[in-house]
Amino acid sequence: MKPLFHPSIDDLTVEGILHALADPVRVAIFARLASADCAQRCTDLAGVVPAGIPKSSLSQHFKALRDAGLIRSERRGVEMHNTSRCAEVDRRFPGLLAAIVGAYKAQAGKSKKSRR
Amino acid sequence: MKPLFHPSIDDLTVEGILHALADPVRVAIFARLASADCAQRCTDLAGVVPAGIPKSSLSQHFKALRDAGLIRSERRGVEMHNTSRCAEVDRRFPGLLAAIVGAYKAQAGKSKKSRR
DNA sequence: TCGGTTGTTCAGGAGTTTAGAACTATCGAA
DNA sequence: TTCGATAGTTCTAAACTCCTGAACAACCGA
Repeated sequence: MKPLFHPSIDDLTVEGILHALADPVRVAIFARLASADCAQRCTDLAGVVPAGIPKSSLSQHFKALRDAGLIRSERRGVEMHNTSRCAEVDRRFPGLLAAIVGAYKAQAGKSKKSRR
Repeated sequence: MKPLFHPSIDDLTVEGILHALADPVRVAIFARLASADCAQRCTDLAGVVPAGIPKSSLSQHFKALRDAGLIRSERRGVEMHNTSRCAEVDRRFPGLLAAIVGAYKAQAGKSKKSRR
């Protein structure tokens, strides 16, 4: 099985990050990871996305987040340990991730309020 | 010719905005528009993107920005007057646009410095 | 009315994304 | 050691999106 690729922080691009986060499933995963205080397995994170998404798709989403430099994944035996690279990315592009995650929260909050 | 469609601010989505701005050509156009103090024609804005992009593609990029709610376009005779919807979007998602445009600037600045 | 300018639409090919099926890798139990 | 279960990945074909050249529409001035 191929080793996992993680780009260096200097190779990150804003377009890559935006593209990765321009998907509700991926931000949901990333937001959870960013607020978690310990590494999360893929199956744990599958809980935060709408049910019914096949695991092959989830695997691709994780790869997309990895390639964008947003998360770091480590194989530990049969499972995967994922952590966010928030701090690193924030050093390179200060405030970007917070603004995006914040905007998604604002959007979710609004639709929740108007739903009833 | 079809009338131009502009979504209401309440219909904007973060994923739509990120997708629209996850493209160097489109942010370049948007950034210029956001910092301009008067409406810009499409051909004026064509100056800020790398030369050689066909006008059909530019037209699509403008449409993408319009559909995402980031710009407003008005036909004035034979030309088009574009303005950014920055203020409106910012009211809905405070700080988002500034963070994205800022990050692109940081990226451009860095590559310029390391280029020589 | 004609020619030039500005931008849109259409249609195709190229590229990307999705998801089911088959696969690899690891662990624990028998 | 072998087997079965678990956790993710890879493959592949269909669906979808994006890009762009060519044709088009709208307007203006001569």
